[in-house]
Amino acid sequence: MKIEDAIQQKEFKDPYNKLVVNLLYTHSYLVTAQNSLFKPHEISPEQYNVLRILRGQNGVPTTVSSIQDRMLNKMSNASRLVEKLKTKGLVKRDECPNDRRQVDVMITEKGLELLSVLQTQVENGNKSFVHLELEEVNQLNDLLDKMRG
Amino acid sequence: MKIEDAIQQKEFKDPYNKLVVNLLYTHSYLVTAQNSLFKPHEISPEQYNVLRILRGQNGVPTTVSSIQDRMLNKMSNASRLVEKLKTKGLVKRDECPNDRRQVDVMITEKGLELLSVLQTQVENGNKSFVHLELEEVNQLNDLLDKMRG
DNA sequence: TCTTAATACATGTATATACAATTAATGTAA
DNA sequence: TTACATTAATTGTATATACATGTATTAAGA
Repeated sequence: MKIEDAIQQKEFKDPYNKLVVNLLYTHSYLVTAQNSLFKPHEISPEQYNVLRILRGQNGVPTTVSSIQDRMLNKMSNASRLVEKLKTKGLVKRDECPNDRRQVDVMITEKGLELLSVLQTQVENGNKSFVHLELEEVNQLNDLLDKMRG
Repeated sequence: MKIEDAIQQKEFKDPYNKLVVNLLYTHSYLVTAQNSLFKPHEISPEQYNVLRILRGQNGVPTTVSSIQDRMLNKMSNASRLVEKLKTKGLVKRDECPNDRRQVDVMITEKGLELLSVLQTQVENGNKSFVHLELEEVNQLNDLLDKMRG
């Protein structure tokens, strides 16, 4: 479905402005689809992202600011996400001995278990949301990278 | 900058999963850039979007659900956005005489004035955020349309 | 007509974002 | 060492999203 039909707007200033709207709309499409995967596990996409980052550490503790740097949305609030995850017992948080301003964040066994269950579903889901051939997916990835300059 | 470097993740399950992450990240890039345009006018991108939809009506009143249908994010809450815009005097809202469940929403003169000031800035801004040639922009638009299926 | 379903909108709650401000710890220079 | 700046994290406020629920009005069927 063309973006013109999806939002009932016939004309755009130019293809550049149409692209911005198209990206915003496609993002909404994706997030809505993804939410249906996360809903049953009572975890948000952002919290899932934090867990994935922590697992990537292979047991090495990470600080909050390091998590923040690696999140998809740089401005999101890693501190509060970590707090939520701790309440659920999915991560633990300790004062960092070297620098008492920092905290060491680590994923727990429970967190790892949830992650392994979720991961397969998310990966299969993501693939099914994208109605493109492999060649087109690669093209799209390249164009997005270039677009950001 | 490639998405792998941007979020410090070397590998992805497959190009499809990489694309999902790339879209989420690119969306964040865009929204952050756009916010800087809206900030000085004390209006949110969503509120701007509602004003644009109302202006497109050329003076014909619109219902809340009709606005909702045409928003970029279908699930956003048009009712509360209209309320915010009314507080600012940018729209007016009257009971619909035909069907008292509905409300007629219209953009005001003040709303039209703000919109005309903003529009040029947003259009120029959008163009400057997209570091692509015209040909590539068209390609990207087509791929996004096809991706959603 | 009476009852029930559907519609349009508003409201409530939890979560997330954007940005500013605060607090505590550390680093640096006079 | 003191004074000041920087850093890491948390907290506060306003806005938006996602989803469920509530309320009033209209439509539809027995």
